[in-house]
Amino acid sequence: MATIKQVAKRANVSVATVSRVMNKNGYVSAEAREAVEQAIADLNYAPNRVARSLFTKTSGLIGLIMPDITNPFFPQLARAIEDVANQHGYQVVLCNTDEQLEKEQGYLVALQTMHVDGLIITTNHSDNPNYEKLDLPMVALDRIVKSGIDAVISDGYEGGRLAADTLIASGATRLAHIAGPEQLQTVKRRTEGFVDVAGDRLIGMTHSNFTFKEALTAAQTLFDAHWPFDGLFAANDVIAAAVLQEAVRRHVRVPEDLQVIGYDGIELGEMTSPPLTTIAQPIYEMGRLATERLIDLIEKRDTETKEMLLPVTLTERQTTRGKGSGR
Amino acid sequence: MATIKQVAKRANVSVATVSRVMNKNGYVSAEAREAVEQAIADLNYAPNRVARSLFTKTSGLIGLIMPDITNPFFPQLARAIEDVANQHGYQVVLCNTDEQLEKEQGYLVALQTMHVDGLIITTNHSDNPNYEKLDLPMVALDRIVKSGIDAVISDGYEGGRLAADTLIASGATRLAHIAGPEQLQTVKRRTEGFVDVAGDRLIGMTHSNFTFKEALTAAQTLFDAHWPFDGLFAANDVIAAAVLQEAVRRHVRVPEDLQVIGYDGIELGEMTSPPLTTIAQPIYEMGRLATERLIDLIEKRDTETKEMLLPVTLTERQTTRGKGSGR
DNA sequence: GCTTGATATGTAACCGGTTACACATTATGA
DNA sequence: TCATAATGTGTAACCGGTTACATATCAAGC
Repeated sequence: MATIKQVAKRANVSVATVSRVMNKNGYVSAEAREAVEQAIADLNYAPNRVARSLFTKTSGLIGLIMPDITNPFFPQLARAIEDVANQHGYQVVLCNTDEQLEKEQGYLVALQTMHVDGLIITTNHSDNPNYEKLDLPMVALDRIVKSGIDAVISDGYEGGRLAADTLIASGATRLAHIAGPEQLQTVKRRTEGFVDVAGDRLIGMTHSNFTFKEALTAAQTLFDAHWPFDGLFAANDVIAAAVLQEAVRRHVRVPEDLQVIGYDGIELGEMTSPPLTTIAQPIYEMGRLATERLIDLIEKRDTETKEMLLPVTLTERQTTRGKGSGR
Repeated sequence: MATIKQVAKRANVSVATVSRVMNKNGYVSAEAREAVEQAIADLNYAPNRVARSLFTKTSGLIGLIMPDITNPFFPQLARAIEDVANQHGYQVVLCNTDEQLEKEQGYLVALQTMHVDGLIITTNHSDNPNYEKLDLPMVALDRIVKSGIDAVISDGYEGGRLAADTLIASGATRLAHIAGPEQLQTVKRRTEGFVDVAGDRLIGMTHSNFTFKEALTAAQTLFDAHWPFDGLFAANDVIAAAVLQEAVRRHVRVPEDLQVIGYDGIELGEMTSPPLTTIAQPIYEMGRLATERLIDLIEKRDTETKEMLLPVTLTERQTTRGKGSGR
């Protein structure tokens, strides 16, 4: 790797001049510029970002803190984030915390000592005090933070309502629900919206985390305790997929006997049999927005937004019967 | 953030001494060590990794180059890689190339200028000349590279054979296959193994890439052109899921009328209805191995392995009928 | 008592950039 | 014509670590 000194020597100028043409600032004569550009081309020079970092105290790195990239909701988010970051010349450092505070703490010091320029936090654990004292640009994604940290989330409450409305509109009268982990604010709202609209049509409910295995157990519990019901809303698509599988096993026909709606809009929903009707969050969009917001923060373009609540939409596939069909 | 100078001043020693206690090398008296440790604790000092990088020319960063984290095969790999990296004090930088050479090239210079210590390449595109002239420790994962680059792959050929054996053993006589993208060596081998064992029992075959949408089209094509068949091997689990969905739509019963086997062993296979029988690669293990190998390379512990071929196993779920059942 | 090696510590150069500052030189305008 | 501003370029300090080297002390060995 060539250094700036070598370039300077070859172009017969000082390192300052080379730096000036690289960064397009300061005065540089046409001849000098040309000589430098030639030398850069000849030597295939690319400035050492570590050296630059040391002086400028910026690294071009964004830390991405998520619970587990293996959870199918996160890859799309990660992809969106990485895309936007890359478009703006940033790289992203991936961190899986498993929601463990110590791991999170470890990543935080690592990221800080390597001078990441900002953080995107998709950890759902509420109120980690680590963040607030961090003094780094950051935005929370699919997560709510108490203090004044920017957040991008989807409208879970409306999503829950929409799920109930949809089920009811297509004839469901006995509703069931599998809620997500209780400590997740954003997920709780889905349940609240659903419950509010369902009213006393809600005849059964249980909880599950977001692993397929546990969701399957929850589905079984629900069927055992509350069957029959004709409309079910799951707190996310993984849980919905588990319900679908359990329904097949019990020879419950979907959507004829039971309509199912998930939440998230991940690709998994297209792959189930039948394909899953779901409340879709604009996942990629959320990642994009969060990252653009973060980069604005990093580069001090202070748009004053504080919390972005994105609308969800109904993606109607084949686990619901469509409006009016049941009336 | 405190600097080494501040620590030195507070401990009444020179920066060299502080550096010595941080790195546990050179001679340091017990008193000096204690004073320094106290100062470090007082100031909450953590060394600036950028500064250290500049001198040592190591960054503690590993570049992870993959086609698309959104493809459900990759998150588990990424997770394994990140886990192992983290255990050894490395961070990982995520890059999605979409198999585009220019994007790849862009990432490569970015990663190089930030002095990543090594690369893990899961891009399936063969023979990118960019890598060979790179002079960085690297290992290919699920990918075969011509030159002397280490590789970790699973035994696709045996996997293909195993799929055929399994299908035949449980009574299938008319076999079909959906192969993956032609340019992927590792995927091609699956087809070769399957074809070799199937012999003239193979009555129909088509191709697809790894998107669900295209897989669905391929499945339709296959059904239209070659139905009936009673055993199908798909080049990966996403394609198998598409086949399952298409089978449901055509009222083909799985596994009674048609047995299906996928390849990969991703979690998706548990979530389909019925759950998918598949040839499982040890995905996490592959990621772990590749990363450990890379770190050995980086830290100059030269274990001479060159290509690691991992065995695959049959994960029998409910899209096959089990041995002997069809006889 | 003197040599020698182990122990202990500080000074300063170095890594490869950026930029403040000094010092030209060349317009520009009154 | 001369003051002033705009333009062009180099030197050296600086970012925060690491480490070669110089120097000093002390104990062991003869």
